Amino acid sequence: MAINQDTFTGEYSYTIDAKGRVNIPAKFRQSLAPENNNTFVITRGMDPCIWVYPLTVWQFIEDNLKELSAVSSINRSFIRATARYASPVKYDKQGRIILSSQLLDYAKLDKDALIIGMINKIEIWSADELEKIEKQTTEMDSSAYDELSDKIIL
Amino acid sequence: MAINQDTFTGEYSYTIDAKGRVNIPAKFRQSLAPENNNTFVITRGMDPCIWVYPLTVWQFIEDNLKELSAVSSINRSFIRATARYASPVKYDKQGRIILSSQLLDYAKLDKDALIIGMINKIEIWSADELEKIEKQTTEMDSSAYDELSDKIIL
DNA sequence: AAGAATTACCCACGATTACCCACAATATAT
DNA sequence: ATATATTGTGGGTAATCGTGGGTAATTCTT
Repeated sequence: MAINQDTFTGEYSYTIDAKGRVNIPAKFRQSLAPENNNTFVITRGMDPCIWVYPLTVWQFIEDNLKELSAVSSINRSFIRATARYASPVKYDKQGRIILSSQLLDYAKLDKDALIIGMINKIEIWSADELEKIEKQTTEMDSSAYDELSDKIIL
Repeated sequence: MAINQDTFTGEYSYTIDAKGRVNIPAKFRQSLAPENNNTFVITRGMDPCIWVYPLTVWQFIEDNLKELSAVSSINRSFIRATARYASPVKYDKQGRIILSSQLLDYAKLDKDALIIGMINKIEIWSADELEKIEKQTTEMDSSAYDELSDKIIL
């Protein structure tokens, strides 16, 4: 039984098989609220990784997009960029989803995947890429990072 | 019956068994408020130890994380670093939780664990590491330490 | 419309985990 | 002091999980 619906934490290593399938960690599947109907929406992350949203969370994003007027070209561009790479995926009886080769390329994923719970979504990383990005980001702005710790960690 | 809900004090020595299980001191279990449902959240401490939060306290941290915009890369990095090593654990009928080998490695824990009440959370230490860190920290900044004593101790 | 390629769904199996019971040692109550 | 309950520690077993592959259905191509 899930304690905290649609909330994801923890880090897991899984393998991507020849068909592009990866397991969604069992704990995450249990955290997924039933109204999601075993479905996530996968898309490009803002970092070089794959973002995996519970369906209902993604629908909330879609609702926001619908509010945007299509008259403004910036709006159209934004809607395009957001919608373009997203697709819903239902995990199979073994708990796996299929990743398209486009997304795999984008995240530089090959055989090994690092799956990280990001509270309201999930990220799928190549270990190398993650290390690179993390180093870059934390070095660039360590004072902002400390400030956040101060404000949030109990 | 617990006198003071979700407040932990005292120091206890326990053994970690072959399956990575450690006992949560009975006193701490009794201090855990019922709405936690016998569940803690374990994660990396800021020191080389394991932090153990009552579930409800951790959920407060999660709520804070949810407020952060995912547009800023520092924010994403911070959420990642915070969520990544955290996992909820329910203690078993004997009062034990399971520690992952990742966390055991991080805290340099082997067979013997020192469990310390830290008021609103619990820490699990290797005795050697604790001594080392304590020596380091208090030597480095003894005046700040005295100032705190002055302000807080009655 | 037929063949080729892709996708969806099913089964299998070793490894891991969750859950149960056991028991000695300590603490509490009578 | 003796009996009773609780606590800390160890181990066993059944269920679950992660991963590989196979076959039928669907889609695409020509």
